[in-house]
Amino acid sequence: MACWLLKSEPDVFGYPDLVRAGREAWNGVRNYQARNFLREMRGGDLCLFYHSNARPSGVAGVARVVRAAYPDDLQFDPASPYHDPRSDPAAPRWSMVDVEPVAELPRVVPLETLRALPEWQSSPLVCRGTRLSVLPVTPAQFRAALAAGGSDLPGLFLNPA
DNA sequence: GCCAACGTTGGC
DNA sequence: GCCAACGTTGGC
Repeated sequence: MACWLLKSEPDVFGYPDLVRAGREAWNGVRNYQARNFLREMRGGDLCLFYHSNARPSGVAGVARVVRAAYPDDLQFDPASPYHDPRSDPAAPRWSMVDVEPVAELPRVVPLETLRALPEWQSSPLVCRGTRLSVLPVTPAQFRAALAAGGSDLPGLFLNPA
């Protein structure tokens, strides 16, 4: 099982929205590197749900992938801001996955806190200028983030490093 | 294939 | 709201 981080602006779609929805298609990703990560996701993978453009920005909860990558329908919707007229329906350019909520963290883990964790030093998230909205995280990073957020999720989610 | 212009992301 | 960083576009 792999671990990931998904960014979303809480003003648009925050972790509480995912809880309310119960399940959501993670669509609208229009960056090739992020798309490639989406395509690597498998059912059961866990994701840190990161609030960007927030006060403070940080990890708000945990989500689980419940459906692996399939074509993002918005790319073929002319009314959508995510419409991509150059995408070929026979070979869709953009993908999405479905995710469901697992648990909200008792405390949001701000970016500043992540930066201070030894496990996160190597993550693209803490590098300035990184705009990736989907990125892999290591099990150690995942556990460290949960611990910083006061989560008591059973450790059986993840094998010790 | 280069590269300048432009748009977007996202922290602050 | 500012602006640095970066990806994409399109002229040549």
